[in-house]
Amino acid sequence: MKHKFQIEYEKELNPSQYEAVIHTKGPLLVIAGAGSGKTRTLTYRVARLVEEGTAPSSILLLTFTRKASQEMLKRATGLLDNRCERVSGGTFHSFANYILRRYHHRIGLDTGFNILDRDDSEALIGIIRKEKLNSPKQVSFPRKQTLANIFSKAVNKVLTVEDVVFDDYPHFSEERGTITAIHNAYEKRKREHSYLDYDDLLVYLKTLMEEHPDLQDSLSSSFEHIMVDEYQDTNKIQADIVSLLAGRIKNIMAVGDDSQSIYAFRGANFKNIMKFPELFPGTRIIALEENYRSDQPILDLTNIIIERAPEKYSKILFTRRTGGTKPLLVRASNENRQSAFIVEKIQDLVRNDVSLNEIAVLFRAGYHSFDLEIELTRNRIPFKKVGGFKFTESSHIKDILAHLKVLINSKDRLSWQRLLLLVDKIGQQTAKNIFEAILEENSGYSGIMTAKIQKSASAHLSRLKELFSKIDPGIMSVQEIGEAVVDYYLPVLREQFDDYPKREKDLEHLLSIMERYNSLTEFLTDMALEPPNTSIDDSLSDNAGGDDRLVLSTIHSAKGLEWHTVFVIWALDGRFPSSHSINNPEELAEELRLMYVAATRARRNLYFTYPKDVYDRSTGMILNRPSRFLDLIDTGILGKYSLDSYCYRF
DNA sequence: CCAGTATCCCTTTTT
DNA sequence: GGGATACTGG
Repeated sequence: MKHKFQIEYEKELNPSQYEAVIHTKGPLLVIAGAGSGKTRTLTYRVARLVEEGTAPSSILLLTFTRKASQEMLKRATGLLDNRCERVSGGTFHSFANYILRRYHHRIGLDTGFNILDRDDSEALIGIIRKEKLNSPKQVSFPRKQTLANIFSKAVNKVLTVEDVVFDDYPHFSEERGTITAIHNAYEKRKREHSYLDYDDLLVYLKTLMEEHPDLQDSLSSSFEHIMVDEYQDTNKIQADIVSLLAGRIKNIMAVGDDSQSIYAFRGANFKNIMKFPELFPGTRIIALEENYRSDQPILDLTNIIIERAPEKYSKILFTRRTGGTKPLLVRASNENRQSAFIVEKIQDLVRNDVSLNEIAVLFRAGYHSFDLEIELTRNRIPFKKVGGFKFTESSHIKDILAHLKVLINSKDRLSWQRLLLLVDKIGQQTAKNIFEAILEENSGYSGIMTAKIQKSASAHLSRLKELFSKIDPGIMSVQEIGEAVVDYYLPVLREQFDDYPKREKDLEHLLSIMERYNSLTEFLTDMALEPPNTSIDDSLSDNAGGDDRLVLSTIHSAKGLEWHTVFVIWALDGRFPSSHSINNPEELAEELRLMYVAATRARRNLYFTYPKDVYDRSTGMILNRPSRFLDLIDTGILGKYSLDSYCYRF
């Protein structure tokens, strides 16, 4: 009965954390305020379960990014021992992928299904859109991105396409018939080609369990304990999956903070977390409110920010730490002045021995940092940018990936099309003909060598044929295949892009990533599910500055992280919140939570900056007020400062 | 049927 | 101010 534990849990955790860690039977909801040691709690709980004798692989840890779960398991391993490495962990999407690859036959899926990333599914939707719009001159029909948004929202909120059109795109309601038709065709086409988009991964997993109770049973009993991190950012389907997985035993723990829910745009619903106790009767609820991250002046401000949220579990964060600096709201006369201010402050901090990687600049949207990036480069401050455009979204990387994808799935029309269009004198029609010839040949990707292709096109294909005859996935390593493709592609790259030197660096970067993989399928899956999160600039400055680099990040990508000093730029009303959301109370509330997330990243210093007199083309207004989330806050809590009264030299 | 040019649209965030 | 789409000339 008496259990001797290696770790002194009670001593190393605060009472609430401890309670959460030792509650290992039945449903548990932990409401974890920002900086309250959420990760610590999860980590210790993993260790505790393992110490209690739970088989590591029967613990399932679902997190928002795979990096987060790896990090936690690494820490748990450090805490206890390497049994913790064998804990099952990942994102909902990667977990779904794993299960579906194993049980694909149960729902009539091909083994080698391709995962469509956002761009891929938009491309497919684009093709269908073109087919369905018989009169191409039709005015004001949603473009493919918009269609993709509509479809995804419908799936994630479990609504019909028509509902979403009525709710969110009333100006397109006339077209709802065609939109639905495109959606049906899209669903059908995905089936035919063995494509799964992000949403499908979740939907198929859910259906798999619903329609096969035996399988649900064996899955739920193979996971004795389930822990879900960032529960506030799960959507309906994910919540359903969780409850299907929980099975009868319901050893399920959800951790989250309703105040930090920032993914409604992809169907997340922060009310999920409030409904958790209804879904699992008998849920023990524990709140973590002691903050170990920030100084009190920062918490005073963040408490005020979140107080303005219309709906929330109320909780007030506090710290035992004393002293600290008051957050500051800084007005600049223009964007460049804002950038110059950041640069100057950073140089100050560095002189005071704050290392660069302890400083972050956060913003609402990826492009908000463009001017700052130029200014940082001029001043030779190394930085890495997280969020915004992704490495795998740049067209040259997508080109390479297309060549690799057809090796796995020679029926991948989208990829064939992409790579064929790169060949001189081959356009839409020829590409289509060639693809169909390859299909007809039915000999995999090598069909391109043998298929009957018109003479005129054939001549230009010689280099491509040479490439595909050289590649043998049976013998060559992932990286060797990659090198062959890059070799082939370099002349195309130089022809297509003026900035090819930059892009060549990216290709090198891609090859170095490939080095880590033994299986091409695995590599391609990861590129779709867990693409490198850093943008193109990163690979450029990879060698310069080493690890000590300033962090530029979207607020979304900054979730869960913390820095000594945090700058939030573009805290300008109309930009943050964006003028788009100010008429929609729900969206506005989400923007507020986003501001809260940004502000709670800071440990010691917190600055907000905004340029004034910015023209907003969507409303035609001149923006010059600070964000409404920061405006009218007592200067005793948030200091105000204007750069205009000072003369800056450059 | 390709490729270069005109035009229109929409401006977030991510698995 | 940029990217995607539609149009048109060759």
